[in-house]
Amino acid sequence: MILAKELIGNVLRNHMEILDEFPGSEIIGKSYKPLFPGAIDGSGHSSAWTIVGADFVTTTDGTGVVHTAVMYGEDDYSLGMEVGFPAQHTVGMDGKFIQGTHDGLDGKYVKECDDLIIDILVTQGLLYREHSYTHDYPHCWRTDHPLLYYAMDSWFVRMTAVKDQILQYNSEVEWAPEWTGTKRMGEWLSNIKDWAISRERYWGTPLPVWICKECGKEHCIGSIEELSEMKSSSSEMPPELHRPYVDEVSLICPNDGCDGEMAREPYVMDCWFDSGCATFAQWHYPFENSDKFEGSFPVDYICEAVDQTRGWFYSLMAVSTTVFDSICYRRCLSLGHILDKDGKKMSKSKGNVVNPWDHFNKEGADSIRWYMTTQSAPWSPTNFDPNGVRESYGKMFLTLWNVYKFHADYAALDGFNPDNEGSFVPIEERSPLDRWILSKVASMADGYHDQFVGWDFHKAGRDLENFVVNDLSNWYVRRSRRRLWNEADSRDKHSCQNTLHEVLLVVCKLMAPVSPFVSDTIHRGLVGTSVHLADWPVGSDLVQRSLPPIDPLIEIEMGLVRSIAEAGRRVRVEAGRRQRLPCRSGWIVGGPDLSSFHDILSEELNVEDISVVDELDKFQKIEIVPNRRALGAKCRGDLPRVLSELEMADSETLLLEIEAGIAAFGGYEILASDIEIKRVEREGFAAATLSGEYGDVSLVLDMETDQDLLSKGLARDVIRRIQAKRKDMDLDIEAKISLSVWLDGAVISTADWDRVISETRAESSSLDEGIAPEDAIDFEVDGVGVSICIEES
RNA sequence: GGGCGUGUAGCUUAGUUUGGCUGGAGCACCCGGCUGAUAACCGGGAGGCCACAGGUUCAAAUCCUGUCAUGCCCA
Repeated sequence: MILAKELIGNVLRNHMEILDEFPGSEIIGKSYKPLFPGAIDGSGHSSAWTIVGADFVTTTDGTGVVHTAVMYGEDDYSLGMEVGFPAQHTVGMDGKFIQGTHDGLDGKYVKECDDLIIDILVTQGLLYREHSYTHDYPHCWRTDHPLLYYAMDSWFVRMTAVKDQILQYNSEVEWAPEWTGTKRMGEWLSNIKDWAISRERYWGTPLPVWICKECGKEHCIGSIEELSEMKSSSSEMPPELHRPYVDEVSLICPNDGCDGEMAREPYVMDCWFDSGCATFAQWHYPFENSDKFEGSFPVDYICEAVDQTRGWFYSLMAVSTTVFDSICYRRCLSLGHILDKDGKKMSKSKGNVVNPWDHFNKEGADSIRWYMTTQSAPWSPTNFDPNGVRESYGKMFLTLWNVYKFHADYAALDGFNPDNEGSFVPIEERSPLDRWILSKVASMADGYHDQFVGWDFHKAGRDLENFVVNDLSNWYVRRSRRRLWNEADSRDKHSCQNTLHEVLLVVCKLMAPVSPFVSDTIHRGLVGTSVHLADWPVGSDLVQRSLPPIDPLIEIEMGLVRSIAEAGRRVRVEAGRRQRLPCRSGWIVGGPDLSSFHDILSEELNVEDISVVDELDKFQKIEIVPNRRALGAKCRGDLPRVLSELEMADSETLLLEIEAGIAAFGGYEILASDIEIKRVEREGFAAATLSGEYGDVSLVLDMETDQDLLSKGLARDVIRRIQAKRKDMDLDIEAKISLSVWLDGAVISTADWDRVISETRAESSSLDEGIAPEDAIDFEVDGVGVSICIEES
């Protein structure tokens, strides 16, 4: 018995005596007695039944000695061809052993012969041990039936002959992501194999090759015309060029001195060959439409999922390389797959598929498209989250639709016409709020365009969504509501309507390629034409840019205003001062001039008076924090020590030392570039500091309270309660009410009471008249008991 | 078995190319606020061994090696 030394322990059951040890190479070339003599005709094959070496034999399992089956496995076949083993079948196409293989096996289906073969070997004393192995086995993807490897004659395209060219063309394609081209495709092409293009099928493009029965000449037919010229007189022209008709056509051999009959090879072609011909086959080139083909080849862009790397991406490239000696597509995007919520492949048999109609019907096709686009990078595998579609719908589409409805409803009410020159307000004459949103939409559009060019569709979409939800709806429209409530014609209202109209148009045009339906509906509503016929607003070589002017300063200023408004709410929460109770004063320290936004800030912060002051030290102190990147480069291994010394140092003193150029820690000079200065509030101040491109800006609020402020705060709470009740009663916005209010322990100023009446559309009103009825709304604010009754009048 | 991806909070993700401030968002959750403001909004909170294990470095989600899981292609 001969076996690999490393496997002795795995294979041998009993104690054995080792007679000899030698390298495997010593037995190469030795012959042996076959297990099934007669199954193969070894005559003329000197290598038959001899031992050869092969690199695919391992010592991880088995015995280190492998019996090969030349016709039933790729490794086996290549080895057999290399060393000259006889290449003969022992199994027929029906999966049964061929007559003459062995008396006990002839005619039997191979998958049912395992026990039989074992019995035969045992009977002849050729089996040492029987053992079960678990291993992968190929099965039909449709029927799940076990398959047999089977060496068959095939037609090949000699791709190995154009390896250098195809590698060159691959490198000329702009791949997204880049590694699909360089790694996945590139690595594979560098080991390119010849392409087996023939298939033994009925449906498919017939292989147009005829072979002469007399002289063996092979001829490939290139057109109907050629077929017609070469066909034998007994053959009819086929009604169309598929099986079975073409099978019946015979040709006359064109070889000199031979006029034999040629018969078609019975194969059809790999359907991936058809796919690779898409660029010219779609135009029926080269038989017609040369102009169309030449005008569109190579194509600008193709896109498929990652599994098509060896599919369509390859077949196109293989055909264009061999036929046109050219690239076929300039850019190629390879998408990641959409997986189920657990990251598993969706499969009908597993039942983890998503039915798109569930979402089409619920959230709409646009929401799904938007979700798919914005969820992740196009090449990333993505776990499908039904809730994400809902989110896209709720956030992006409902918000956008409500912005549009807000504009459209008032536009209809006011008879707004975007083309009316009388109501048009030039951009430079519009309010800062208008100029801000117009600048913002233009900046966003530029970024959106650039992200698209760089394949980052997901980032582009997220930016657009953020613009619609936060900038347009949550700030511009919220800040503009009162402007449009104004029933009288005003220049400010026209500014707002023009602005909303223009911004919505840009948004529609940008999102149209991703979500074509809602954008088209809104666009048609705004100007009466389809968004898909509109020019790209960012412009190109072909169309003009049509975006409003960008004003970087106003974007920075408004960004700061919004940050200050948010900081104000934070300050109030920390100081325990409710939002509706106004503050007498607010101070802004540092930053750019925001005077044109003081009206907005005053409302947002609920502060009577905003002023700008220079003096900061009353409210704040400085704090020095290290710039680790700069210090790390300088101090290297000493960094931890320097950091701890810096942390213990007094910030004010250290800053003076740095300014004087004498600051040092752990032997290192500390420069201004090594640190950052932050401002933090001193204890006991209701203030907040923001850091940004405008430097440090602080907001301080006056926490004092007086009778006037309490009256105003009270009025606001009363208004709020009445409005909530109106909404609760489902009253029309225009509806009038009769209002009665009772206050216990406070007075409200005449001006504030008048404000309550006008804000709540109270036609008749009473304050502290008689006793509040049982069913009144009762609540308490700043220690004051309030009762309210309202009725629709 | 080989090649190429992916792995960050309960969920979906940013950050990884080029190492450096307390790993940033949205959904869901908790507390508070605001609203004739929509499935909306604002402030705060809780929730992260950045898949795991080593290594390089003053410093690693990020660079290197290995492992695991998962997906695609090939065998």
